[in-house]
Amino acid sequence: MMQESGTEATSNGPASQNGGASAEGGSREARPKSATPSVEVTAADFMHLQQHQALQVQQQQQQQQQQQPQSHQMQSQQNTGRKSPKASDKQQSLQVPVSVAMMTPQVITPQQMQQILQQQVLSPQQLQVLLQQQQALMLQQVMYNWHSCHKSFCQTVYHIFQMIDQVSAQQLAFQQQLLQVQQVQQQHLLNLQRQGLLTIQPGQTGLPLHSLTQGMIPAELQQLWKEVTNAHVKEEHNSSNNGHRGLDLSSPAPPKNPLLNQHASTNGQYMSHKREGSTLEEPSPHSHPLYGHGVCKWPGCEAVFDDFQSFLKHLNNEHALDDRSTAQCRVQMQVVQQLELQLAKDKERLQAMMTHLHVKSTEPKATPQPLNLVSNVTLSKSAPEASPPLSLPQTPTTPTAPLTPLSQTHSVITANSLHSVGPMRRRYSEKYNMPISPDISQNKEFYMNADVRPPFTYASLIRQAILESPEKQLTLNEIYNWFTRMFAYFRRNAATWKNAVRHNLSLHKCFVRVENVKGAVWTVDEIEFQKRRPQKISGSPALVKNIQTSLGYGPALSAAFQASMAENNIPLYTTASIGSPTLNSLANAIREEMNGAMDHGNSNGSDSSPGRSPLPAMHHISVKEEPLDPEDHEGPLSLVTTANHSPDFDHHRDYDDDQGHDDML
DNA sequence: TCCCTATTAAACAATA
DNA sequence: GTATTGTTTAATAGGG
Repeated sequence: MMQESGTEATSNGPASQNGGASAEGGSREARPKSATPSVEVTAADFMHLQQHQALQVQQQQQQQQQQQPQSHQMQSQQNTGRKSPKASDKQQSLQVPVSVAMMTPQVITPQQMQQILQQQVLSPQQLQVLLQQQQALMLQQVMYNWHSCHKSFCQTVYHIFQMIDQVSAQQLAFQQQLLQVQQVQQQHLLNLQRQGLLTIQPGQTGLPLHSLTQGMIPAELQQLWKEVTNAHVKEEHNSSNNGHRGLDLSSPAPPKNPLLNQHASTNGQYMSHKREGSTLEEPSPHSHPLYGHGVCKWPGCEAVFDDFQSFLKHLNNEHALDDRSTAQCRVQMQVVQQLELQLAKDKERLQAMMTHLHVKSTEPKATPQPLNLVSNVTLSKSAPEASPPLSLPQTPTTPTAPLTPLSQTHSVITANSLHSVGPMRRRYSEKYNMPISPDISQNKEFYMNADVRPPFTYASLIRQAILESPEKQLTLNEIYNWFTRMFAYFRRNAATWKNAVRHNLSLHKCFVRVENVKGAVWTVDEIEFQKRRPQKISGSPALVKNIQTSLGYGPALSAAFQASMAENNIPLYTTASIGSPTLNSLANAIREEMNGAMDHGNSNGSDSSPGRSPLPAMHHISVKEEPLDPEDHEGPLSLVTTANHSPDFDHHRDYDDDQGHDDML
């Protein structure tokens, strides 16, 4: 991962960069292993062409005489840079051809360049051809370098994508990984950039760019490169002078690069920077985004300082406004842009996943299911008469709209709900008296495919399974099958949860074992189930009221209650309940829906007085939270539904029974 | 802190 | 004898 040798070559000049052309038979000394081979090819190729064609450029010789080396580090770069047809334009307007010096590779030594220039045989056209050939070769090498670096980067990114696909809730971890990738990519790009500084001639900026654009945005990168080469070049540079597209200096810097422009305007006054980017904040007198823990955070620097002033001095000296710093800055900008783009894409991806899960779960049942529930006898037969919320079809006009106000409150899978993996001592369906049917219905597909533990108690799930069955009774094995069919979570650790199911069946009185000819089946005693429901929500009236509202039953229960019933339950009465043997279970389900709300309404002393209750049959439930002695329950109050269940057993009978039950309180 | 409930594990018995 | 089903007890933990 470390590619530091390339950076070291920056200060070593052409000697270190030109070497190593073993493959091409070049005479340069060996370069570091990690150094780009493009230097070797370029130097050798150039020298080869020199020997055969006696390359001469009279114009460039004149330019060479005018240019003055800015530093030892830049000297050779400038020499080679003059080989670019555009160099003449640069040197006329600037003492320091920044872009040329920045990107000029140490292909040949000054002495070699001198020889080339002295020969002056070739015409500018020939030189142009020669340069193009060299560009092609260098392009290959740069592409090779980029491929090697890009491959590593892509592997890392691919790994992150896998993580995202697995669990969208791990977005935080993904972001952490992304930061790591950012570092890796930054190193890669920085190294490439540095290599480009040493190996790419200014006239070749166009071609190497294309090699760098793999995995990037070509237009932006092209513009980036032009801006890098243009960092310190005044706007008076005219593209008509050089005629080279890669160094078209006529185009002003795009406004989306404020940092660079700020660099040009402030000329290295970092402390006065007012970074317009959101990622960079204005440094305080004793804090600097590039200074942390006594270390300079400039990419690739990591110089240690005892005090802030020393850092500032270092910053202004070592990272002043020059081509190198500009190039690094531009690369950093590109890195950030790429990461932001990638992050945006992944965020969109995550959102689409979440949306998809929600939409899918709320689609009508006609939607194809991963698990062929159509063939499932239980669901298909119980569709019109099973537990109401689960069987209610969605209105075609609002396929994604939550089924009921109740379902709006808790049925949508969210990122938080993804955290419900693992043991949950308190299921929210129990805690808040929420019915599980809407949740299971709306998130059925999610539960069926995601290995997420449903936030319901075993008792609730068992009851749901039984109520979904057409006979409202299931054998133990059928309950098992329902668990595994409906929840991916229960497709593993069978011994554990099956034991828990058996335990719950035996433990809770609400589950009644009924012997029949085929063996034993389990049914639900709804009264017992309601009795065992948890305690009311306590706390501030505001909280309770809020929960009521969220449940869809506002304080004005009379209206909201009726509306809710009209929206949700009346169709059930009209389609399946009349004369249905499962009518009592329907009433049970409705009562379950209403129970919590009514309890809440009474608990906080709201205006839901018994007399105002729009459904007296439900009212008794609201006071069933009082401790009851099951033994005092006269008669078989169990709302067990069997095939022989009387059609006359409707919710009125439930009410009568429960009313008597209330009277005992 | 106490109590209730849920979960998990385990032992045991009855039955197919 | 084995697997399944059903019952019971105990430990643990969350939450009121």
